[in-house]
Amino acid sequence: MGEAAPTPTSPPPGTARARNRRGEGGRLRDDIVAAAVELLEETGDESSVTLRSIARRAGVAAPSIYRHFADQPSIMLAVVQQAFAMLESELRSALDTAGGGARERLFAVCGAYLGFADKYPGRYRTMFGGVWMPDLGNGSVTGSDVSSLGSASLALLADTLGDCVSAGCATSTDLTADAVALWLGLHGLAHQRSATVAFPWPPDIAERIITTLAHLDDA
Amino acid sequence: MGEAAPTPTSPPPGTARARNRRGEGGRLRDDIVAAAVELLEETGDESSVTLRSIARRAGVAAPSIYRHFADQPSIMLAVVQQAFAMLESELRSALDTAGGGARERLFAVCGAYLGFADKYPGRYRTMFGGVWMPDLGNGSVTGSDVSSLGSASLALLADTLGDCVSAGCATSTDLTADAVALWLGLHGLAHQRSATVAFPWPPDIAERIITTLAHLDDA
DNA sequence: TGTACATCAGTGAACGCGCGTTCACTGATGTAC
DNA sequence: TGTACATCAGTGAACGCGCGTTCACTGATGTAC
Repeated sequence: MGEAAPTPTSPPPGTARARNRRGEGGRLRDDIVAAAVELLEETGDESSVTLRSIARRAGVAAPSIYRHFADQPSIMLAVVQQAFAMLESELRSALDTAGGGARERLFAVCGAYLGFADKYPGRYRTMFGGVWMPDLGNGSVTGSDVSSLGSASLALLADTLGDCVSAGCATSTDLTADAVALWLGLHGLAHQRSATVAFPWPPDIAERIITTLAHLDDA
Repeated sequence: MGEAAPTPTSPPPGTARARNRRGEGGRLRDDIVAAAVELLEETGDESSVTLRSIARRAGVAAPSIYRHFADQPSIMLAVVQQAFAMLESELRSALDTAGGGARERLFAVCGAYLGFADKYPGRYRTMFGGVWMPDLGNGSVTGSDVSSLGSASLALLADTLGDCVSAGCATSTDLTADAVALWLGLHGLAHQRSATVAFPWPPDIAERIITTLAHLDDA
């Protein structure tokens, strides 16, 4: 009495995990990635997403991770791949729900891009921070895993910009280069917003960047 | 013979340091910052710039650092402050050596900005990566150390853009907002170049971004 | 239907390492008398 | 000019910690006969 009886077998921070059934071991893989994402977004700091902290969050012993990932960088690669897939999906669904005007569709895609970075700043910085790339060549993460990561989203942006040009509401002499320039402007804003605590952003900064870099006609 | 005689007292990686004289202990402070910068640029990875690795590189015992810095984040703050001062100085000297035309001067400043990020990618990413900011409030690094860090360089860019408007070679309805937009475009390109290994950049991407975001007249 | 066995998912203990930080110290250098 | 002393710059050993990784293992689950 007086002291609470300790329960030494229950994992203190995370929830206890029910063991998966025979053919379903792969579920832990998804839980590991989800745990890594949680830690990344909560702390905002990549260096606190360690193999052991992931295991704790997933409610699992640290060695269990090795059944599913070769090492810690492989987990981060999975996080980044998933995040790029999410980004592409969000851009695509923004396009799908946008109105028919080319200009509106371009704003919808750009807005979805900026919204993604706002919602998931930890992942956004990790996707483009390059911090997880130096391990290339060392181990299990190869260059080909990485090289094509953002290209689908960039192509989607380029297509939408191309529709504006076709519709006559934007001008471009080099669609690829202008799409890259537009993306870089979005990226500059998205990245800086995801990295700094406070900055006196002009209220119309996003529209200003999009309108200018897309060479949109003044409406 | 056969085996080289070990020299156990000499520091293996860094050079042995001569001890400073009485009033000159402050020199070590500069050496510590320089060692941190070297490690940052060589590894490209902030997490390998540890207090102990800095001490090794500076040729000094780890506790010696505490004579000059309260903790490791304080060293990174000094690195970042020095880097922002360097950036401002490079922008300013680019302006000083540029020709008299407003347009040329704007391109000189923007080119110097991009050149800085190319020359010092590790520092550039650290300056804007925000990774060293979560420690705010914890310890010795305060918000006021940080908040005004890039403002001088941004003001310099805004002034140069303003000169273009005054000279009639650029248009702007809101100079502050347009300067921020131009900076964000530069930052997007600079950051992405400093972070990715290879990307198929359009060759004229820098000119394209600058010309567009500065609303320069076609020459 | 029962039973032996292989497989599968995950564990517990242990390792060596580098880290940040502390403590009492050393020994050279300048200063007061 | 000499000497005791305070100061200053930096050290060496040690601490506890969390990390990534290894190893042999456990015990539930499905399968073959």
